[in-house]
Amino acid sequence: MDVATRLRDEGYRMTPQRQLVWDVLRQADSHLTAEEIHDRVTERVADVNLASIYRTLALLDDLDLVKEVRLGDDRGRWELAHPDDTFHLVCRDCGQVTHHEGDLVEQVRAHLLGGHGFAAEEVDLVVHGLCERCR
Amino acid sequence: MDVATRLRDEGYRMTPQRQLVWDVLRQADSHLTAEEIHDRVTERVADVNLASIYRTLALLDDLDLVKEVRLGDDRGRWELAHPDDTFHLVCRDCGQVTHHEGDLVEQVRAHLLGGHGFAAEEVDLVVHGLCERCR
DNA sequence: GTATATGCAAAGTCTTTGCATCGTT
DNA sequence: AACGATGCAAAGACTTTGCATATAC
Repeated sequence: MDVATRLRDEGYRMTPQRQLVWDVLRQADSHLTAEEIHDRVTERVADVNLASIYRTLALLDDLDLVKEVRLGDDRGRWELAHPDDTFHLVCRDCGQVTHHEGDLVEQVRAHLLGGHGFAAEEVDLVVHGLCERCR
Repeated sequence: MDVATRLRDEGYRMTPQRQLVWDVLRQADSHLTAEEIHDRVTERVADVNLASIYRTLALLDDLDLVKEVRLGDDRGRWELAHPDDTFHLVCRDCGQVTHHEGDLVEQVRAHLLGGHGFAAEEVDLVVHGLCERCR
C-alpha cells in the first residue's frame, strides 16, 4: 500500500508537501535532519515551510512510516521505518551510517532477559567507530 | 585523587559551585538533567546560576569525570563517568535507570568487528523495557 | 462545501555566550 | 594582584504552536 492510501485510510490527506518529504526520505542516502529534508524538498519545488516538514515528519512517525534517530549530534535525524531501524553504525571517518544486519538485537534481548530479567522493548544501539573501508 | 586536586592539577580552580555539582552527582540516585542538578544544589545553598551548572558539567566532562547520556527524552542527563557508562536499561514503569553489568558491550564489539569489520569505539546502548521488579 | 493542511510568525525548551564583577590561588 | 569563575541577561539552535488562509476530499 502506498503512503497516499495509508494516509487517507487513517483520515489524513495526501498533499504535495507530504509526498515530497516522503520521496526525499525514500531516496535519501543517509539519515537526514528536518532542515536537510527541507533543503532537498526546496531544491525540487518552491519553498515548503519548515514547520510543515516537522508536522509531516511527526505525522509519518505516528503512522510508523518513518522514525527519528539520535546519532549523537543532538539533532533529530529521520529515516524510513524498518525492522532494524534502531541499530546504527556511524563511521567517524567517512560519516556513513549503516544499519546493522543480523541477529545482534535478538542476542541483546536474550542476554538482558536471561541474565537480568529485563524485558527489552526498544533497543537503541548507536556505535561510533571506523567502518571496514576506513580502517 | 579528589576532584579539587584534579581540577587544580589541570589549571582550574575549585569553587563551592563546582563542589556542589560534584556532590549532587555523587549522591544522585539517577541520571539528572542540568535543571535537576540545579534544583538539588539550590536546595542546599542559595541559588547557583544555571549557566554555571552547565559550565561546570562541560568542564567535568572535558576531564572525563562525568558523562552526558541521552536516554530518549531529548534532554541531556548526567552521571559520574565509569566504565559501563554507555549502557543503560530504562524501565518504562518505575523509570529506574540501571547500568548494565557484564560483558555485553564486549560481545557487541566482537560481533561487529568479526562479522562486519566495524571497529567500535563508542558503544551507546539504551534499552527501554520493563525491569525485573516491574514485570 | 467542509474539514484539514499550510504558511507565517511568534513562542517554547534547552543550552551557550558576552561581559562586568567576584573570588581562588 | 592576577586571572579564572560566576551571575545575569541576552542570544542561539532546534522544534512546536496559534491563527488566518488555502486546498484536498
